[in-house]
Amino acid sequence: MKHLLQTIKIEVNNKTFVKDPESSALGKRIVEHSILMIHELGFDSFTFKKLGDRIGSNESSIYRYFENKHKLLLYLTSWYWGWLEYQFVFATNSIADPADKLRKAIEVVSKPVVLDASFSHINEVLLNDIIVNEYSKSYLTKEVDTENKEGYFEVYKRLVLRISEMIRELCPEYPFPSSLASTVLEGTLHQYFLVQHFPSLTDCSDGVPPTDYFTDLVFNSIDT
Amino acid sequence: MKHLLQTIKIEVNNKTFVKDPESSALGKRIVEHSILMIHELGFDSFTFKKLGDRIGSNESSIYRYFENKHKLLLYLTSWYWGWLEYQFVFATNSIADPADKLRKAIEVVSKPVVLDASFSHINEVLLNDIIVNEYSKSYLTKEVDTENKEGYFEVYKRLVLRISEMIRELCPEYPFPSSLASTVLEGTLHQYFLVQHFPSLTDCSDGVPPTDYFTDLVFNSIDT
DNA sequence: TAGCACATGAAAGTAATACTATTATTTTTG
DNA sequence: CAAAAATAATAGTATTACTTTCATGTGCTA
Repeated sequence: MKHLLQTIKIEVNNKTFVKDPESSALGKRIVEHSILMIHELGFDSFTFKKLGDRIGSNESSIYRYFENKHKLLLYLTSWYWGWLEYQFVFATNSIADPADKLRKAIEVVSKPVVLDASFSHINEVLLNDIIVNEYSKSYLTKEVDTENKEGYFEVYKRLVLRISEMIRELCPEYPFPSSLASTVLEGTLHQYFLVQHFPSLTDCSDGVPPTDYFTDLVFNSIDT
Repeated sequence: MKHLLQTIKIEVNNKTFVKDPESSALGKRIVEHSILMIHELGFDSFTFKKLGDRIGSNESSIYRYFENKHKLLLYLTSWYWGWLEYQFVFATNSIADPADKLRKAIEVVSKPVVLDASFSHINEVLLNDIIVNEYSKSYLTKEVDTENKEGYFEVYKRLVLRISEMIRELCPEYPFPSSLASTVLEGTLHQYFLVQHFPSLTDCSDGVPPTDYFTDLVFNSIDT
């Protein structure tokens, strides 16, 4: 698996960047430290100026890679969903039984993230935490419809679609496959958020991942 | 019902405001037009300066009611959840059968919002749209734990708790009542958002409210 | 009805943000 | 080694999110 992944590059919509950050050492440093800093400061307090100071580089140099911090967030989130989709396809592709396949799919998207050594400048655990705490901000904007047309949310949508198709395959008469699939993906982020900040609103915890809850939810919904 | 409601004032945590906007005509104008403007511009582009211009009042006067626009959002969202809780209790209180009660509860929180004439300066339909599009921004912040301790999310948490208790009553052995309750409340907002901006990710639509989906989801989950 | 409190308005000021533009310097590469 | 490309340094702009000070108006109350 490691060998396979080492040659993989996660494709990100090239409208998210001015210059591909994967194409230079500075670009990779920008991505690497933006993840660390957004995780530390939160997206709202994170600025290109602070990032420049931290990596010993100039603010204006960062603008040559990303138009603004919103686009950087779109880049990071697209990368994350692309990375997760890869795990998803890899893990589910060879499973023939539709129920097992769906079960594995739910597991992949809802289990805790672990570090992937294949991408040394990206800390997937922290990036996941950014997704949990900041992802909605990438689409809860007045520009969401334009940006959607420009393809910034393609990977995420494709993931929801993949899950909904698995549901459909297993139970063609279930009337809400898309809603259920979007609930699993979005709900997973929300449940992780609740574990961190509103533990009384969830039954998940450090020991009980959302996987248990969503597996139960999905299979009870379609077993009728 | 109108007579009953006319004497009702929705209680909002008084830390959200410096001076109670319900206490003066200017305060009410601020609330009324902030809802209209946040709906038009989105929360991110909304500023106290613009609001001041719009209501023919000075920016500094608005600051005498709300510390900043984040606190104003906390005020508006708390008002909304308080208002919804009132409908919730009113509608479910007299129902004896636990299944009917839960069914009604899901309906109240997930059906489309209609104007309530009891609060003339508040447009509940637009406020609901603000909740759908902006609510997460009120808690996806670095200050969430402090603000949670200060009680800014009490009403929302109580609503989730009320739903989870109804689930528990109907099915004490169901292992995820809190997660399911939070899924219904948060998921409803998300499904409405998807209908507006990502229709391919949901089976809900203008004709099919999230109520249908969540009723099915909840009752299938606990009927085991 | 004078006067005082209090609400609101007007205006100016500050620090930070989110950029843009220009020019200088360093690094890469053909 | 020279040219091109990348990066750094510096300065500048408009906007935001406030804060401060002072002026004005309005309504109660003694």
